[in-house]
Amino acid sequence: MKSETRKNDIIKTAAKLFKSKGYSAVTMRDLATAMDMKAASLYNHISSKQELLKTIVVFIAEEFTNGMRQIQASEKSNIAKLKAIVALHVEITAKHTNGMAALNNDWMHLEDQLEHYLQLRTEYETSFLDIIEHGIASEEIKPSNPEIIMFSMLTTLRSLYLWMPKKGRLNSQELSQNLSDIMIDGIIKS
Amino acid sequence: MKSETRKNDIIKTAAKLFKSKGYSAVTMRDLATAMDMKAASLYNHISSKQELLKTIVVFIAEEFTNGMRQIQASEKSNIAKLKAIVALHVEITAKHTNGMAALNNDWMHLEDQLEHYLQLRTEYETSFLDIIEHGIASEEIKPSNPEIIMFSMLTTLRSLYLWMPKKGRLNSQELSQNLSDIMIDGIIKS
DNA sequence: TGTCATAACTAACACTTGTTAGTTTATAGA
DNA sequence: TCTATAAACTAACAAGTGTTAGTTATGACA
Repeated sequence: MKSETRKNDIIKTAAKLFKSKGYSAVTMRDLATAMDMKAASLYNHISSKQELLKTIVVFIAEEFTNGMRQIQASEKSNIAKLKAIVALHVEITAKHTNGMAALNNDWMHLEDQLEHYLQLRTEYETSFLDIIEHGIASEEIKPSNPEIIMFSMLTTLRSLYLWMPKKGRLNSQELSQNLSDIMIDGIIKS
Repeated sequence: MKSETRKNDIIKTAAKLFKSKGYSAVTMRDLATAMDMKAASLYNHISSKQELLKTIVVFIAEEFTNGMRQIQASEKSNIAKLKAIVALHVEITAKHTNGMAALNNDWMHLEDQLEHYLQLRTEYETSFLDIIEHGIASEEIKPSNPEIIMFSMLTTLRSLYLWMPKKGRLNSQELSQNLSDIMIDGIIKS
């Protein structure tokens, strides 16, 4: 049986390289060098460069989708749901810091799985927007433009991978709390 | 004299392509096709692919730096300075929507100009953080973690290019106002 | 009309790309 | 010890890369 851990190492290394240069700029020879082997040897473990991207992106995207479904099905208030989304992003980003780069920046290079990815993404954003709109209707949230609220929160959360590595000392719970405070309560001292 | 407008068209088209696929994935033949000519003909107007990236990225980065210097030198309150930063991003993004993609995602492919770019970027972030820290000291801003505040605002502002094209109907002033409201005052109805 | 610059073209270059074929080495179980 | 398998290797391919050289068509102006 081929070693699954070896394949996993390759995927992790690929994710790290994709983060630093982007999918297109990373060559199989780059990846091989980082793994301390020759490019051809990679194909004992994986079937193509595209498979690497697909594995990374689709796996994480599905984790987000599952998390969002749970949140939406829960009985929390809408504000509490937003806080749960923040925690979801912090948690997944902590687990897949490098992979988040590909998810954010290289999804357009997916081939077979592009449509599937876009479907997951649309579902996620629709749910997010839905929670905000319900929050406005129930007067938990100010009657601002819901799309701008979502855009503002989501882009911050999507960029966490760039920034969390530098802040390793903050644990996940503290970071979630801080982010929720800032994004939900604002920064102004009133 | 070679037509500057032709060169400008090429740069604009390059920025559009860079936005959709990233610098590395765009070939000179892609660019030529989009310009309705052959790849070799591009070199009557530009000297290299790298020059395209450099022109796009450095030009916009310098615009940000200049804007930030003006804001910092102004006599506004710190909250007003933050609002001015929001307006700066909205304004520059409206003017260089496609170029913002390269600025955000492809700066690492700069060669000669990488160091210069990083210098501008560091200066910008230092100023941003400085304003937040002064705002906290003067009790305009809640005593939250200033780096998280900057991260949250800056990533939202840097991602505007992805989202503004879909919201063409909002004019710049309205958008700046909405963003400032959400990021500074928060979204919760108290 | 002849001259010259602009801006397009074709053809080709040297190099890099992802990937395949075929081979060798090391290790674990019979 | 023999055998099977995993996992590395060398060598090479066909296609694609950025870029250069040399040529041609167009139009402005003396």
